[in-house]
Amino acid sequence: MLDIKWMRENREALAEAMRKLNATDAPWEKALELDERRRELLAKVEALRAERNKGSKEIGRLFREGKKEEANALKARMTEIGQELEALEAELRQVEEEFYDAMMRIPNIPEPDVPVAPDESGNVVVKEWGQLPRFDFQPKPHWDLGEELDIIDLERGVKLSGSRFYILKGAGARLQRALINWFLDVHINEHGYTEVYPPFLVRSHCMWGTGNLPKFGDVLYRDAEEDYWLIPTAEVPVTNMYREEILEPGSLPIYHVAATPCFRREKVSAGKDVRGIKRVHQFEKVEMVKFVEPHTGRDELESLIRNAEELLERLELPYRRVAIATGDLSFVAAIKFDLEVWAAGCEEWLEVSSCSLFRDFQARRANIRYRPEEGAKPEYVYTLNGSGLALPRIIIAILENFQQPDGSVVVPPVLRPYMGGVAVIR
RNA sequence: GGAGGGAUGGCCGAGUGGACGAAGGCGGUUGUCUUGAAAACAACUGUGGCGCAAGCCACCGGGGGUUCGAAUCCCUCUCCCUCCGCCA
Repeated sequence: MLDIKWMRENREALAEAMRKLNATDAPWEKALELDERRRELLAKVEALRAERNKGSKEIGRLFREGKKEEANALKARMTEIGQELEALEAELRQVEEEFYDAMMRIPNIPEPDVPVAPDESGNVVVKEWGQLPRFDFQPKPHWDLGEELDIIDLERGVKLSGSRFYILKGAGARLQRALINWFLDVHINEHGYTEVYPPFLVRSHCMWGTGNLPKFGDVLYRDAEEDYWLIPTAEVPVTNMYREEILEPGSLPIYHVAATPCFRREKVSAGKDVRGIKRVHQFEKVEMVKFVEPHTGRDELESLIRNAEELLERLELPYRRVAIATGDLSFVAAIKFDLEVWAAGCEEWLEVSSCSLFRDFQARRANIRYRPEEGAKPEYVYTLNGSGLALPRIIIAILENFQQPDGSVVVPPVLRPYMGGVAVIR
């Protein structure tokens, strides 16, 4: 959510930002109109309430003094004010509801250095690392490798749960577990993160807090009877950990990391990305979430990205860092960089991390504040997050990049201690 | 799932429909005293909204209602506790 005061005072900048985002449906003009109407009504309502409060006190005093007649006369007048108030309050409630709803549908303002373009065609590769693997044989896609090695069972996954579900088996399941443990250990031991194990089902207010609702409810799974939503990423529960809180001076920055399953409806056109395990309804992801002081936001973003890149480098997986253009920015992000890893079998760059700075956009929605120093006024924190990293796409990259002519796959050296010393999956 | 009891400021805890934004205590900050500290004493000590300001308004778990007026009465939701049942 944006700061309505800022919106009032920077109408031009706001309009410009919405143009850059190509956010033609963002109801920012409506929000400003409603805000004006809201304040008008609020002034009237509060004046009436003040009058009524005064009158009610007076009635109490008159009764105590036994001036019953005067009290009753005043009571009659207060009844009138009450009726007037009731009408105005109803109108105010209505306007506030519409105002709030509009505010929740206005996307974040992009940082000044985000590439301006109407869609993803404007995304810019800002960094490339590593050599793409070369083979003197025809490299296979992971769905073939996985089946031949008997470590990915697509057919039975579909039998259980339908399209876009899969089963990892044997060394495949263990490889995933090794990756998760190694990711977590690096972030905990070397990058200063504290591990958390959050709920995978959350109340809708959490989804509003991180900005998944109201606009993206159609990609979420939810309980049919109760207000429980399956998390599409650990960002949701972990960011909302501190909702409605004022963090004590000295508690920032907070770094959390969590490994959780992620559930997404992925309502993409049937037939797109159906083969293999690239786009699925359930996957594991290690997510880093930061709560920081505003002036450190950009530095914290860079170090967050590095925390993810380092994993790819140590896995020896070639990747590129992509600056996301304004038109492709997610609703809540002020700036976002994706990390894409090369998969030699399907010859594709796979998104395995998405690192974003939200400034105070999520903090306003979830009401997460901190006190800069003892006795100071609370301020909104800045939140950031990024995958470090997403599975099973890393498995795809490992299988496809480290495959050998005989169909076996070399395990990246850093993972071997987590694989019981296994160096080759065959 | 069944039965009952709760939710009040940073914490503990009082609160009869009218002087309650809320007693009292603890904690915290500042001041007086002191060479310094402690003690004692005093003042201050929540969040947000509107407004240039004075100030006004809202908030006693959330929402709704009754009333001239609600922390207090009614309805409803959420959460917590105790006991029973079930369970990894």
